[in-house]
Amino acid sequence: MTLKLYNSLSKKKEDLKPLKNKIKMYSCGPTVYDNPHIGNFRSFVFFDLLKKYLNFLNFDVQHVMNVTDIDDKIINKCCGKIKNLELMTKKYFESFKNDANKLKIDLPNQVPFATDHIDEMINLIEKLILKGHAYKTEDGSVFFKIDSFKNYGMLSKIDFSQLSKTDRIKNDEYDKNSINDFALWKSRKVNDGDIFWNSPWGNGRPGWHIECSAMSLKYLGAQFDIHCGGIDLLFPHHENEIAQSVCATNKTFAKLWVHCEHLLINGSKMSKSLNNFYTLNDIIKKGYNVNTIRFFLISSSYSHKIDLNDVNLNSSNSALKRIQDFYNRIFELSKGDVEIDDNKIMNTQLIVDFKIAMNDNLNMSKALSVIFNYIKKINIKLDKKQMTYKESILTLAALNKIDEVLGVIRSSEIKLSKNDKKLIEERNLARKNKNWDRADEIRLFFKKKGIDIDDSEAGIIIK
RNA sequence: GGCGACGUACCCAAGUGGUUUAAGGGAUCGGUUUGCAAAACCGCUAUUCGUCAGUUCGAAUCUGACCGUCGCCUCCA
Repeated sequence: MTLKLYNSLSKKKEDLKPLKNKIKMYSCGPTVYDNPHIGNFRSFVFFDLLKKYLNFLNFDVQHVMNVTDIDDKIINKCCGKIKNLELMTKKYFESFKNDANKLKIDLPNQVPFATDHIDEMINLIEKLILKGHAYKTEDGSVFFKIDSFKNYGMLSKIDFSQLSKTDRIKNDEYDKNSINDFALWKSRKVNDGDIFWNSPWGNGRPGWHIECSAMSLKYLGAQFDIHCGGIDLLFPHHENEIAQSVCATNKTFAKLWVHCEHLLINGSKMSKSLNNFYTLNDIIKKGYNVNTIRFFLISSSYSHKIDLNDVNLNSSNSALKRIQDFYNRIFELSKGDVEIDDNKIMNTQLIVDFKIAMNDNLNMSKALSVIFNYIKKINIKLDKKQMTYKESILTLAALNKIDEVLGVIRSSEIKLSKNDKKLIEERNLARKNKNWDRADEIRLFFKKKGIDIDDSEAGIIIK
């Protein structure tokens, strides 16, 4: 049984068959011109989920994600000063890493920056010119000639053959032969200030699309297994990547194209330009914890839009709490001991069913229903006190295994001070002596600090 | 205008021809349990899947029309 993923190229679910012994995966990363918003993170969390699930299936994964640190917005924002650019892009990359870390995203194996790969891009552009796929214009820019690639449009399914013949439009900034030709190299403009690099075509800077072709080629080779990104990048970015890479290498480039849908807010796409965005910290400030936010982002299919609002976040919060409460119950019974035989864990019904669900294009709704059905079944067993210690340690191990993919169940441990521990001891004693007033008083004391104490059959649960 | 996605209970959402008189979660209300809570458990909440028509022995699932929501076609995760 293999993992099936929806391939935007074929518009079908396809079996993932690795080209080599490890899976090579590329995803389009952040443009570091500002703090990323939570919509950006939907994609990044999804890439992380996919990678973690591949690891769960025991695949060795090489994941590469680019960082765009040169584009129009960046140049504008740093007023054409390379010194500002370096400071600014570094700052926002740090901000990205911080938020990624909070959301339990593991950084990819390689996170290359565009400006560190200007040479690779220039080489690639030269190759494209040599092969007749690109041309230089009078001002020293270079464009990709989409007419030269007969499969242009294969991903977005747009037919350009008609369009490109008729129009010959002059862009106000750059010259190009056909309206759909796109820039590989942009000649230096006044506003660019001292942000430019030397090239065979004069001073300038790379276009956006070429960086992904150059960096994926460098780190993953001409062919790799999975290319993922946000749905909004499908056209023109990914279409252009295909054109550049295929024309330069004559290889098929990425085999599977996986696109993550948008995060909506009040029914429309969250984006910087619409000014309807929230950062991770904005949501945290509203009182949601990061596990809830990650759970919200992954708990429905990556290929469908999700709407960020309080109703949905609260619903995610409660659902996750149900899983965590169950986890705590099992943790208490098993005393935190974990079955170590991986084979045995992978053969538990819970894991087997989870895998079946996830193998279907990461069907998270199905996977969660597996988990919730299991929780109900075992809760009944626990209520009847029919759950043995041995079963509990295997269950705990299976839950941990699932959480290696989901990354939402285990929250950071609550640190108790010496005094806290003393109070809990006192409360236990009070309860023994049926001093309910004192017991409730102490529980309320903790409640005010944001710590809940539950009295379960196996002992108290602190959460 | 072109291309595409979607419309399932109060909300989110799976299911894409028969084992579904529609999974799972959230919310509400009622009950069991508990010193009280929390958690858990039980019960209630869609004869119906945007509307209409058609194909079929049989449709939420296929076809057509219509209505509605959203995205891409310019930077975007």
